[in-house]
Amino acid sequence: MKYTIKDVAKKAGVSTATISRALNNDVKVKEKTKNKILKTVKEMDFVLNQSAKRLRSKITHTIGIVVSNILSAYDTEVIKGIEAKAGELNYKILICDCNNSENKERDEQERQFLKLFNEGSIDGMIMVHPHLNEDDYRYLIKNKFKISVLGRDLEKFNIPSITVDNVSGAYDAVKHLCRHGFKKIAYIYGKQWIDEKLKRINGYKKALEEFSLDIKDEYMIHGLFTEIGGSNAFQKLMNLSSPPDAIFTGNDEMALGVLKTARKMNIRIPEDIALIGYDDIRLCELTTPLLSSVRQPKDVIGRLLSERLIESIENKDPNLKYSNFVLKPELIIRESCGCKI
Amino acid sequence: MKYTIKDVAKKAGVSTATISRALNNDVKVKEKTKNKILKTVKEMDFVLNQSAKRLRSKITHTIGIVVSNILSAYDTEVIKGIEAKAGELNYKILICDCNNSENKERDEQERQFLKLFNEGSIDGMIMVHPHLNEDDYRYLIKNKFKISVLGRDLEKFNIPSITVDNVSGAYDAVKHLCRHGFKKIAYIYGKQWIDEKLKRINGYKKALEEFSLDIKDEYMIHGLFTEIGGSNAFQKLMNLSSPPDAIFTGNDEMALGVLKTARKMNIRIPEDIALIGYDDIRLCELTTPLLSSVRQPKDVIGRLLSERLIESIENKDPNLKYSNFVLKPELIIRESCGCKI
DNA sequence: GTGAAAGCGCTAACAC
DNA sequence: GTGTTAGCGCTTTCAC
Repeated sequence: MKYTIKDVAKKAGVSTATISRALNNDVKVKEKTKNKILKTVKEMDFVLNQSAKRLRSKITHTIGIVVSNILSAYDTEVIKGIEAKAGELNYKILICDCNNSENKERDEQERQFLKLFNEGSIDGMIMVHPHLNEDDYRYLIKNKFKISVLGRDLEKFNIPSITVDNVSGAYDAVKHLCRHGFKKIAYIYGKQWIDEKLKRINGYKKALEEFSLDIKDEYMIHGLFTEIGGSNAFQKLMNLSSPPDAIFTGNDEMALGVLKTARKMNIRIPEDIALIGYDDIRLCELTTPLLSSVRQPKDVIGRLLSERLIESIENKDPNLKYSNFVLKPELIIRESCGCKI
Repeated sequence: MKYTIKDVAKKAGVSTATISRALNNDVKVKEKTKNKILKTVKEMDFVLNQSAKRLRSKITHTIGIVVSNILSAYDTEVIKGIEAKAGELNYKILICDCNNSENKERDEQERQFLKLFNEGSIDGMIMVHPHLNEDDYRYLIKNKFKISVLGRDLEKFNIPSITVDNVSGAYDAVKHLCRHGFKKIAYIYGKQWIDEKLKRINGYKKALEEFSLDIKDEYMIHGLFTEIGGSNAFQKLMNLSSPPDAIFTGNDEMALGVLKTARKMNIRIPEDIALIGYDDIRLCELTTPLLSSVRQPKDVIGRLLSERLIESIENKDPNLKYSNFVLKPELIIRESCGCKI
């Protein structure tokens, strides 16, 4: 910040406009002039001031990311993918952490983060499993605020979104447990956007039906998407008159809760009860037993979220349509389901 | 961004300066005027434009955080602490991820991130275990670039820094193993800034001396700070003519490598060999046996890093001195050391 | 292909 | 306490 563009202009013997053009790779600068400028810039160790650039051009080259909780491995891995792609496309990242808040408080926080648009701090925002409602999306569209979203199909709003095929994710996991011969398979599900929650439940039911197993309400149990949530739900399941012989959980954090609590209760996994989680966070490879899980391609998801958001930010065609991309999850078999141990 | 401060001034019937004063909680605005302004602002749903504010005031209210790798649980937990405190103090966070790069590439990346200062994008930067050298620190000081640092004592540069007492961390862990009666205690250490590495080695030696145990070079072995690093080092140790009966590792990932490899080799932990890790990441509670470890107060560290950096950013007194804070680690006893099993 | 000049939206110095 | 005004450092017309 020692020098301004004026200083460089004076030293290089050209106008500030030409400096600006040269540094922004504007075509209409003679090669010779450009070289001279770049040389001077290097000598002076000059860098364009971003605040001035932002004010003048109305472009921040920054995108926000709203996540539930940075401490969750899932969010972190998605962020990593977002950051990698955004970096390649020359955008910076502003992380907006909702601190695992719930209900009204969470809604409030998400809306608070949308203020970043009004104050001109970001060009766009990536929302990971947002809690916003349809009015919020309409508000965003009306104001031309660009977002891309993970975990909800927003095709009808013409917002780029990504979902992972939850029917097949749940189906694959439960089918695998059925093949092991388990007859009493429980599903601990988390609070999800209703469409996606139903899809997973459908996948679960579909697998059970295929193997002619009864679908029992008592085996479908709700819990928070956290270790504690998994732990509490597990204890409820074990108090049933006929506890399950296998458990499928809505995410890996819940599965970790099951794992810990089972150990405390001297229940062996997978010998006494088999277990499959969801997401395939890195921790699955580090626990004892190793955790089988339905892998979500978090890195790819993150990259796509960046790519599609930035595309929509930079796009000039107002008629461009944005669809929902559906990615396939993949069952990763390790030890906790009873294989390989 | 629909309205500017001018629009609000016109509507409220005051000057732009007064609007600015009111919105920035400047004292010299009459209560009545202020209320009128706030009412108008609310009606118009007006927010100050940050780019203009930044350009004019030269303050961004943003701090950068340089970490080795967001995916590591250690970095994530520190970031969370930083973010929490920064949020309270009204600062935003820009994450700079070095992607686990090493050597020259890492140095290059850190210096690249320092460009954020030149382009006026940040007010300060937090560096978690940086690789910068003394010239870099002098450069930062010369340009009045504010940083706070974790993992190196930079008191002599008058830079706020935090270290965790590595002598006592290593000492406590090894003493605990000595008390168990182990006689052949190995230390698998990682690549660390030289001062801190020596401190841990000193802690290790001190404990051994206290229990009149020989210090053998063959029991002090180097490995990467990863699972593989731990695994490789462990295998080397087991090939010694007299393998150790207890192992202390430089971080938990290494301890996990030991745990996994021991299992493959049919060596029982802690029955055959005791084990203590370092950092106390979440993983320690998810392995079998549970991993004893030296806890670093990562949340507190993060909060202190924010607090001290922002203090130095906002401080006006050029003579203020910044010392190094030393935090105490705490030995967390679980199962892998031979207790409670 | 380059220059002159206006102005992005705000803050801060100064005047009253 | 409040208003007037200059100007932060850049990009972007509009000339030429």
